[in-house]
Amino acid sequence: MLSHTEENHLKAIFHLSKDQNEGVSTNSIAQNLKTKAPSVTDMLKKLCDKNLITYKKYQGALLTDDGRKTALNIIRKHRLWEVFLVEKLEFNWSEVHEVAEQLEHIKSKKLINELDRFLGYPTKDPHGDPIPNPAGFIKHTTKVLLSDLKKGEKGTFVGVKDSSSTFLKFLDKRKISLGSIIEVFHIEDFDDSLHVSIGNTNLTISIKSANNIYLKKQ
Amino acid sequence: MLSHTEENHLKAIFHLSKDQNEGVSTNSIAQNLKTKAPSVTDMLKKLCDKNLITYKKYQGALLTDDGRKTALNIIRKHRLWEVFLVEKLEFNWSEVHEVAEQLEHIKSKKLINELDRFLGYPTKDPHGDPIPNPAGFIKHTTKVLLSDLKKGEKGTFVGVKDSSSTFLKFLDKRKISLGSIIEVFHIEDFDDSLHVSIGNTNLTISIKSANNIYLKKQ
DNA sequence: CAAAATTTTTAGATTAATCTAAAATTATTT
DNA sequence: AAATAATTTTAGATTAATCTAAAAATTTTG
Repeated sequence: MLSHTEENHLKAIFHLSKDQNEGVSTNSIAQNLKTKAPSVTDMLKKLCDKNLITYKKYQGALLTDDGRKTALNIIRKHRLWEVFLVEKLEFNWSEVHEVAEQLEHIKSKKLINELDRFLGYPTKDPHGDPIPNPAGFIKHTTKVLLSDLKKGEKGTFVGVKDSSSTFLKFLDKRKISLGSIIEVFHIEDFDDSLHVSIGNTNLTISIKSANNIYLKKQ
Repeated sequence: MLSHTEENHLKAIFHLSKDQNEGVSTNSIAQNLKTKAPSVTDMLKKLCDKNLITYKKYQGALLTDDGRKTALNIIRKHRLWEVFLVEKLEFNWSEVHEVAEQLEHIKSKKLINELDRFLGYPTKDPHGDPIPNPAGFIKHTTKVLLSDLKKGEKGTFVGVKDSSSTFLKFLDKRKISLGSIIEVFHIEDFDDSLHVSIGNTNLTISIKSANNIYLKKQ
């Protein structure tokens, strides 16, 4: 049985090792978890003893198969709870994280499998991130620019490249908010502008704007 | 912000002080929480410092108004989660406790108020115990014998007086299980037997059996 | 490639929650 | 009411998670 702290370290290592090939550094974990390097070093030793990571002094940490599976199980729980909070409890996209951070540590296989069923076996959380299945299999998703989408494709709005306040106001006026699902139904030949649908409304977005909008592809 | 352990002690003191007027003894708390007396003594000092209980050496503990309110808030959370588990996640009456013990410690006012709304503001948990309101007000319920009910009254089956296996088999055959809601719709003059409904089925229960069945009254 | 900078680890403390064993207090029983 | 029993507290250790300061190792840089 793992402690909350151990689980949090595994999750941090999982997230940090996605973008790179080497071992995950002590400092990056400390930063991620808002703790200090010596605390992380202690924990890495412990997780290594439990065969959840491989770790050699000064060389960072990597998940073992066991550790990866454990991390994905925690992420599964986190994301299912996020779906619950948004879809059933009317939480706002930005409020879910803190609560899901607590709920993800509840220990009960039955609880999470029943929750999954209750929610209709969702495949993505409200941020567009994929939900691992009970065996720890996860679909890979990549962040793309809206301008990279082809006709008929869709994605979840997850961020902007240029976060100038002018652009944020532009998004606000068009009711484009984090979590919005944007589908391209036509691309104008003349100026490359995109005709997209967001919820029930259709609108046209210039190629310049589309170049600023990050999506998670389905 | 209270720790899980502190919250569990407050809850134990609340439950143990219901049946008595004096301070709650160290040993009874230890027994309730499956811990040892010295651990409880330490915690009582801490809770006293925080003005959640009154405590004098060798004289047991009693909740302050603040402590009582805190305890009732934890109980509110526990019972709402139990309703969720049984009604939405198809948990069985006997499986909910362990998970609710974990869920009750999740910290988020919004979470619990939204959960309350989502569940339709239930007033009782699956065991028939009342759910405190957000202000910490709780309806008092008492355990009565089925034979004490008058025509038209109902209650939740919570236990038996004589737990002989013959009687348990009797209950089993009639599909009377913990949490069943039993309503008396007629009492036979001749032999005092009770005509009751349980779910969709009606049946007749002798006065002798009714004398063995404990209910929580609505 | 050696000096400087950065990162990581070790050493040593601290706080919270727990325990056992022993001492202190209260309660019970002749 | 004195002796015995039971309960409660104190004293002192232990484990887990954390920190700061200092030492060690690695990386970067002139």
